[in-house]
Amino acid sequence: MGNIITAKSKDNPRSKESIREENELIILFAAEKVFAKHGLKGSTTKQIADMAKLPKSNIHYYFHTKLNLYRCVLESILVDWMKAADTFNTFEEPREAIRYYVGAKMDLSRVRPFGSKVWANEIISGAPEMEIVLSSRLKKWVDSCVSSINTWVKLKKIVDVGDAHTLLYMIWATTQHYADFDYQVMILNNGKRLTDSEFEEKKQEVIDLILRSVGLNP
Amino acid sequence: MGNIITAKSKDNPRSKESIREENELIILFAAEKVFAKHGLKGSTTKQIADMAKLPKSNIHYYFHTKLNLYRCVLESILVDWMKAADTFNTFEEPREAIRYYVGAKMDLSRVRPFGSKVWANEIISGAPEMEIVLSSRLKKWVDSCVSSINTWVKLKKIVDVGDAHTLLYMIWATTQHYADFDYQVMILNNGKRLTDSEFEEKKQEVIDLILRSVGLNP
DNA sequence: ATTTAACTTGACCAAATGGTCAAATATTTT
DNA sequence: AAAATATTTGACCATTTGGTCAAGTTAAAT
Repeated sequence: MGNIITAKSKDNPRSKESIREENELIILFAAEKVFAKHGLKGSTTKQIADMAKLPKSNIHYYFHTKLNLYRCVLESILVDWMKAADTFNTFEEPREAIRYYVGAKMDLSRVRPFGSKVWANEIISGAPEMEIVLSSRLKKWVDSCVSSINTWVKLKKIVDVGDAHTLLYMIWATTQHYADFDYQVMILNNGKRLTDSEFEEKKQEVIDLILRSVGLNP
Repeated sequence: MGNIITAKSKDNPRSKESIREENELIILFAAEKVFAKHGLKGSTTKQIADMAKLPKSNIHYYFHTKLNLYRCVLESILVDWMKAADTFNTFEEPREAIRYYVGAKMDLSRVRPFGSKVWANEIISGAPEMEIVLSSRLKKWVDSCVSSINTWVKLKKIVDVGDAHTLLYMIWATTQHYADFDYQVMILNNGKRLTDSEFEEKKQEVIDLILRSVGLNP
């Protein structure tokens, strides 16, 4: 019977670099899950350590403080979020831009619900750690997005929606609802989590609702 | 110079009943604010006590435990929430039902944002305290609501939206966004909180978007 | 007027928590 | 091989926290 520890530590020693890389990822993922459920103040480093199956000291070795780990989690989510945001400006026509952006946001809610929840918690509690990101990077993206929408209105490609922010908020809120409130969605789906194919249906329904809301025929 | 304490405790003694009533309300309101910002685990009874301007022991005297106080806050929010829900079934025609329900939800987000945040936190963290309420009272209301929508679809009063839940979620998510994410809304409104008249504009825009999304001309 | 019941509050406590540290182990460099 | 560097981990600690308690104050009942 071979010894697992030997196999890991002698026969196949991991490089220091890969150890750090791998452990940081394990901890980030565990932290995302715990922070999603309990928020920054409600989460304990012990919980995160247990989730990551590492001793608590190890968490502090890699990320120093809980707050720093929390910030790293938020940053890592922002990367994915910004990727989805880019899809909005990839298309000229509102029908395609909206279709792909809403689809991308729905996919993110499905694939990375914990990340969405951490962000939601952060914003709900007044964005104490992300204020700068919101008022700089996000603000800039939103401004460009708003001007796209206004152009579509001027060109009569969509109906006049008033303040373009309102449309944007509806898109964010509706798509993120499937991540942030997944528990409620499950309960109202007779206690069963949405299957992949059910989710694809809902995604299409959301896209159609939003297209119609700006006067486009899906 | 009159003595304030005397004025309160001698000249105008409050009855025991009114003392309890008043203090419970003060504490509930303070707790709602604190829980909204920090969640159940992240909030401390000291914070709530300070917010209520009462000694910590007093909080425990009236509500025994933090968890019990939290449950009371959730219950008190549910009352308002259910009142708004009733408006949906007050109207026969989809245009009026949607208009008034969405309006009522927007008003609630404006008037009681902390309550909405506490609920959001509760659902995000898996509804550990409200699971029964969700799967009984809320489920029942949603079922009746879904069948109303399905009837409208059958009578060709609105377009076929697929699963009626999707429409409902869009309404909830969009209206509650203005409470739960008010901080983000403020930052993207150039750092200024929406004025009352601005908010009325947004409310109308949301109503119009949702009416169009089901094929109704606002 | 006096007893009883309700409210108030500072002092206190056991448990939990974020974080430190030093000793042990593993890998890399020279 | 040995020195230097990086990782692992249990023991430990100061602080915070939910909750208790008993002594005091105020209102209600007799």
